[in-house]
Amino acid sequence: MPTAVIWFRDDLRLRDHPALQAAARAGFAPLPVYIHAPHEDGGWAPGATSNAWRHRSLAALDASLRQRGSRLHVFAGDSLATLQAIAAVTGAGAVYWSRRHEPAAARRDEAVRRALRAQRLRADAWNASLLFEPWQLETRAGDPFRVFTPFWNAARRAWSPQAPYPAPDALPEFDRLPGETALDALGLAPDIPWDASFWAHWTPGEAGADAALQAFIEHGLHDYRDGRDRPDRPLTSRLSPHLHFGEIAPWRIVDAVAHAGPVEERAAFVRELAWREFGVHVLHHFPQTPDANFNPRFDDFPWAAPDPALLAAWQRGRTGVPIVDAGLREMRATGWMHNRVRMVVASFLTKHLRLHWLHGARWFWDHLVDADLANNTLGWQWVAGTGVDAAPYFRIFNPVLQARKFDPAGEYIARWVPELRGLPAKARHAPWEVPSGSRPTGLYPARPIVDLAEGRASALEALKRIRVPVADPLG
DNA sequence: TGGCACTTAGG
DNA sequence: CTAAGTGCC
Repeated sequence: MPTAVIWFRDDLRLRDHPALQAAARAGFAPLPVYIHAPHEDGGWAPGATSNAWRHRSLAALDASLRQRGSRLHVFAGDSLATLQAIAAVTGAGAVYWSRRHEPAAARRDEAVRRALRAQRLRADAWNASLLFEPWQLETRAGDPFRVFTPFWNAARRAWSPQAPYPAPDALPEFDRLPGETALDALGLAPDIPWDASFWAHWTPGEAGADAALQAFIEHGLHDYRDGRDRPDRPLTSRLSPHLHFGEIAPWRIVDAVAHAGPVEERAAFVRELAWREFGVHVLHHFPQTPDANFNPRFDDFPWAAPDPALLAAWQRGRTGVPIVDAGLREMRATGWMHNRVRMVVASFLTKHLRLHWLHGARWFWDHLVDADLANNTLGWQWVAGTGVDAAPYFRIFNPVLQARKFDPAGEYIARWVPELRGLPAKARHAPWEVPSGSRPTGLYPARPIVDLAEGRASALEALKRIRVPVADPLG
């Protein structure tokens, strides 16, 4: 039986795996391979938190392969050279993989495909991560979408998610290959166990993804529309890291929720999946956006000179604004932050502190288990106002109002900012506003590092400097 | 997927 | 005085 190398990357599962399925259909014996090559990810090599998850997810994939008689063959080095060496040693006739859409990875994949085909190997890639490939939807004018709602409308018109399909029962075994290394030797897992607190919250791997999906359907979906905005309540799906690493296919998620819960609730959830698709669409069509403003008008925006003390206060959750600090501390403790709070902390960084959104994007990149170039870029540019789907006004979140609205009892704040636990619930949103007797004592900042009204005003003032002057009709 | 100033209704 | 609605950035 001829061999097909299955080149695993961000598709760490065995069900719903089109490359694996294609190999079986064509009569190939699949050889599962992982190549550690972060130097091929351009300026956005995965951060330490992402690596910690990947280590466990790869271990889960390997265990799952072993249950079926196979295992994961692990390498480190240049992807193309490694694949060529594997093909030469095994006499493989094909290399199959799942597409990636990050610009550097997509370019690398294309170079790999050409080189392999030039030596008469079959080299093919499939969609394993999306409901719609980024080139599949376009405006009536044939352009990429720049606004979410029309994108979502087009997606609904074209809606035809595929059905889930099972993993193969048994897989063939291969001998150890020259150059193979151990998963533990890749250095993905932290040397110092700073991630120890993460794993009470997460189970990386295909089984963990399935458990998260079932838990969401049981506990979160029924109240998703309003509940998803509440960081104090566990109603979000928490599927983002599983989706990022391809531990579950989006079409399997769509299938699972299709008949669960009230129709309005599941529609709201599928809409959130579509935001993820929109992020990939935008990244594919505007590949500069991880590093540059989508809207070039903001290239002249007067960002504040990065003050290391202010940036560090934001990073460590010591800004003195409770909802902001809670979010950044949640991320450091669990590798994840509630989406509503992501918007609030991002707005605070880019508007009140007026620091460039890339400072925040980089910090998220290194500290989120679901760090994803498409979603991270979309989210930061959206909040900063530099990106797609821009509002006709300059959106500045008021972190106190956001906290009162979405964490009304201050439970989320109390969970992550223990200095404020002794305060009455109402005082936790803005402790500097309450009588001094009920203010936090000890180490928590007495006041925010920037006055909220002044921060807002300075952001609006900065915006005026890049506003195109309106032509005076009277000359 | 916002906030704020201003207005009006109603306690 | 608060809640809710409106117009505007």
